[in-house]
Amino acid sequence: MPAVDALVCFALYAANRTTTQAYRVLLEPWNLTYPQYIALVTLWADGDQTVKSLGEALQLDSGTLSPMLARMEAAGYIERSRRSDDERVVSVSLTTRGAALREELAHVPHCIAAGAGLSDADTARELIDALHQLTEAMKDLRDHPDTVLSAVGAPRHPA
Amino acid sequence: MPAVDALVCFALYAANRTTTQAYRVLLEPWNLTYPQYIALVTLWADGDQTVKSLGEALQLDSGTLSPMLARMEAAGYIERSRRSDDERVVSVSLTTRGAALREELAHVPHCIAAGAGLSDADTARELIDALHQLTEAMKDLRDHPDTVLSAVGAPRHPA
DNA sequence: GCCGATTGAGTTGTGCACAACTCAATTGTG
DNA sequence: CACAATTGAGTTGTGCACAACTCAATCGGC
Repeated sequence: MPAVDALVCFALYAANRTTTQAYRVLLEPWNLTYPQYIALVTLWADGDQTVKSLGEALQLDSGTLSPMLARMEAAGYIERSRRSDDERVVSVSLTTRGAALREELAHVPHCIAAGAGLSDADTARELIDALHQLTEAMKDLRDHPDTVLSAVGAPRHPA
Repeated sequence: MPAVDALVCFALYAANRTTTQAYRVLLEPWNLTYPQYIALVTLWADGDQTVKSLGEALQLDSGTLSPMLARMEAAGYIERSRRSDDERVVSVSLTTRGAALREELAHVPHCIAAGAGLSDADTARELIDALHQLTEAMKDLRDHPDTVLSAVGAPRHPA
């Protein structure tokens, strides 16, 4: 067994990439990527978004979203427009085509759920909770590394 | 709560990125990225690798590894050399500097473990197992999408 | 030994992520 | 009102991922 297989982080890294690959196969006929798909999910469920609100939902910044939304607009799935009452804000909305994808892609979550081997909703919920907990813990470490570093007695710099 | 927060895939996606961000903070003083770090972990634990064996361990192909290993070689952490008995094979080995990092970076797994909030080794083991299981299930879906698609009664193409 | 098939690594092109930056629009304060 | 600070989106540059490709080295069957 490779050494990295004992690490939580690697299990996470590998699971994430493999899941993205499974989505790629399912979404490829629509020329959609996984990040584009979750942007659509947000638009379907919560309606029009701004780049900022979409960024908060997906935890992505404009550096990632701007070019991605441009591609989705070029594909005809969404439209972007400056808000007249605040020209800084760009409103992102579904086109008719983009809204229609909701039906066309209805099988995707079913496929993932059926394929995931998560026996029931409770098991899925438990995994989601564990991952959320880990995410929050890692945010803490990311934002306050010095606390943990000094607790472990490690230097903040290379030798 | 954003719509995507109910999805296992998004919890995975978010947790993975946040974990990578935590590693970024810890590894930044050495100009290492997380993928580079796990490559080093493999070299430290299992010794010299070929590009192929490293790819199997990390589940990455040469398209990802070749440029990454080139950067690590430029940084002085590893060396690459064609094998004389089979010129197709490139052997990847640690430089003295790269081997020394094992000590210098010994605090990293401790930081992650301390920060992760995984109360004990058993909890971590359970999460790793759940993620491995999910990974295998997603590999299956990725490689045989038609089985699941027809079970769900979904078309294989856009409308 | 010859030659088609396979293997291992690298290259090219696309799409995230993300840091660091720019810039215009807006807000807050005096 | 003036104007410094903030906000929201976009741009630039770097580094994964990954598909699709090239190419040389090796292997297998004959």
